[in-house]
Amino acid sequence: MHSFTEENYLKAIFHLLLKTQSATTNEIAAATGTKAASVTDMLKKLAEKKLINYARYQGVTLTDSGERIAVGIVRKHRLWEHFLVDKLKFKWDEVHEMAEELEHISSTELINRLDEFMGRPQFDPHGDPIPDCNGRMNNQHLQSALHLKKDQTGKIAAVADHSPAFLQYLEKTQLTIGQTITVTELTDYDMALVLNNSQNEFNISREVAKNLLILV
Amino acid sequence: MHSFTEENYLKAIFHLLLKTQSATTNEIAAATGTKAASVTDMLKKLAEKKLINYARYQGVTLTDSGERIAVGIVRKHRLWEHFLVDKLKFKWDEVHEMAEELEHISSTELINRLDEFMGRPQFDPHGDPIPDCNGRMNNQHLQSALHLKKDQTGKIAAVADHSPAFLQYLEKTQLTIGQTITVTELTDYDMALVLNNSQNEFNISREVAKNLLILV
DNA sequence: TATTTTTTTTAGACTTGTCTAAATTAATTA
DNA sequence: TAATTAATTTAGACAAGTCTAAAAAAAATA
Repeated sequence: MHSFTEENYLKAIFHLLLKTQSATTNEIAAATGTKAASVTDMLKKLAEKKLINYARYQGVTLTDSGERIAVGIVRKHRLWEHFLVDKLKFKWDEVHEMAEELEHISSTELINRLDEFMGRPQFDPHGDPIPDCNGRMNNQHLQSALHLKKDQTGKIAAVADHSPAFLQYLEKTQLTIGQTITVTELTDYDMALVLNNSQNEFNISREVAKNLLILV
Repeated sequence: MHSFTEENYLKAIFHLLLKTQSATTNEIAAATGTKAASVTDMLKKLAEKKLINYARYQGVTLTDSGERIAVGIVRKHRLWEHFLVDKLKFKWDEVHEMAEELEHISSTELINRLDEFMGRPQFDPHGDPIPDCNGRMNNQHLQSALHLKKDQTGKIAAVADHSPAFLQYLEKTQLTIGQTITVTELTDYDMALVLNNSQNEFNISREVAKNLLILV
């Protein structure tokens, strides 16, 4: 249907659009690991196919069919990640690269069966929502732990940084998804946070707090 | 590591070499769905990389490293087929195309975990042996049902034709892998076979018999 | 063995996706 | 608003893999 490469561009644009109004050439180049000149070429092609809205120098948005494809890729990526962690017992910091390949397996029947096989999970191992077969997903309103106030309580629901280093840090300190935590202190000096769950106390930096997404 | 395309050529050569001494340019073209001229180009590249033994006009064989890669692809293909049938409940005539894509997912750790997840199966849904992680497989000596004599008994162990049409025919007539059958009659007129298992009688053509592989 | 047929290879071109370098447009700052 | 800087696009080239048409080699046949 669409090439591996086209799918990656659409996915990258989709993720960028979650943060900003329109995705720029340079942003897309950074996200796809290519150069701006290559991006311009591809944008023309995607616009030709009516998958993006593109006007020179103006950045891009996805058309409905472009977004449908992008969401389909995201669905596959997250379902495969869930499979790798839940069924094959990989750790959550090990699955990204594999899912980057698996998300391009074309069969939608396959992905629907995989979804059912796992009991239609709503979230992937990093807490990101998994779109259903119609592209709908459970978009919870999450906020960075950085913005929690003293004595506020919430549940760790997702992570904003998917790097193995960050995930391994959380794994080691036991700050994992699903934990309910309370802010017991905001350090005056560096504004680091002290968190508490029922069992332990965690002293986390602002950088770590920024990447912990909390359901209040 | 190696491109999708290179892997497909090596796999095609591997399968051809199971039937003949050396694989020819035209055979490879037919197997890969390309033209002879394209094959020649690729053979040069694979020879350059020491994955095949190639001399102009002489056909090719696989080097040890070429064979190792090919067997790895076959392993992946057959394990994914097993997964699709055993876990996701696809029918045996539905899985080939999906496995053609899945066999190129690069991670060997993934395939090893999948292997374990399924309990290290020895055969795929079509009865073909699955290489283990060292490339070794259970190569049973099978013979075509065409060569069975009257009153001879054996077990249907694999199929030589993987086309959906043939597989669906077998499914419908209940001539499935694992069945023990006996030849009760060889029709004089057209040499068609009459088979029997404990429950039913099957009247099969020579064409069908040719593609049923029997463990005597 | 000479000729014909088949197979394989070479030559040159095309497509997809990429790049660098240069040109253009937009944005920022003085 | 003019000048500078940053972002984007264009132009031209390259690599991988494919093709068609023509040439060369091998195999088959007379």
